Amino acid sequence: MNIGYPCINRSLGCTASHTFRLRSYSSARLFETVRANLLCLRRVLEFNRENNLLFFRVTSDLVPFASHPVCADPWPEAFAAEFSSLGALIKNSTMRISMHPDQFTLINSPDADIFRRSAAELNYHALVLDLLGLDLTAKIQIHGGGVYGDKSKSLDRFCRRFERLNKKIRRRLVVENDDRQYTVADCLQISRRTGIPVLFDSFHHQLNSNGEDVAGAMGMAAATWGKRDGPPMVDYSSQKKGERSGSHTESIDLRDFAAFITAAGSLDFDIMLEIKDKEKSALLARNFLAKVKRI
DNA sequence: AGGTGTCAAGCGTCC
DNA sequence: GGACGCTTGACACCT
Repeated sequence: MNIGYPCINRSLGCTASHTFRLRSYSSARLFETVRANLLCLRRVLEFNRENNLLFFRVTSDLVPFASHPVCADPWPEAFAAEFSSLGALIKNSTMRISMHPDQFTLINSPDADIFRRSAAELNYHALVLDLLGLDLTAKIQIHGGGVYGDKSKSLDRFCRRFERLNKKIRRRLVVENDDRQYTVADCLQISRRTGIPVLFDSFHHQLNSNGEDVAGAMGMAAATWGKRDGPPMVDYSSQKKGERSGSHTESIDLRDFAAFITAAGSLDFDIMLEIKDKEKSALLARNFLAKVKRI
């Protein structure tokens, strides 16, 4: 089992998600920003390797405006060597990578233009993973999308639109249950019809499910991951006390985490901790799992 | 230097 | 029909 955290490391004093305003776009600004982001990404990956945190989500902001029409600059060529070198670092340390486009990426929108923009955004994500030279265990996770007043029709549209995506996207795409609309059962339907794996999100399942227990839902999601996809990926978080339902906890609640690990039983998976203090909680989780001999 | 309004993108919910 | 939240985090302009 690998432990991971998303996008940002809070103890290094750099971030790989520097961006700028659209109106400040220039080739120079783009290259300067991407260069700085990749330098920071290297530091974060080195930190992860040294601390045995072998699962990491790369930020979608690595290349600002990458899928926007304004960006005609040849960043993939300009940074090919740097990407390849980062990829070697990842592979040599047996690290696993995921990416998670934000809520604007919706392949099931009835609006053809939103689909077109979403496909462009997914192309960018697949390109980053390809430039890193990673195998198909590196995944891109998205949600089911909007319901648009009819979930079954919208779920159909997801599956039809999926077929129109580039193969480089299709082979890396996984679908994750969300906290309000598409449950694990909905995602399993998508999986049956498209062949893509289901990424189980424990916190979303708590908030939005069809009543399945954690072990059952997780087991069904895990069964959708093929050999070439690698071990199932799982997102974990817990409720921030005294906040609106669905808001992520500031720091890991080890009692809740222990209960989750127990519920998961003997299943093998990689776990992403969606917790605000990032690597700090990931280190606590790593220590806990070392004690109970799961890693 | 520090404070704060705003940012490419969309959905659903609440008012 | 408009504001708001969503892992908001980070920029960019203001004082």
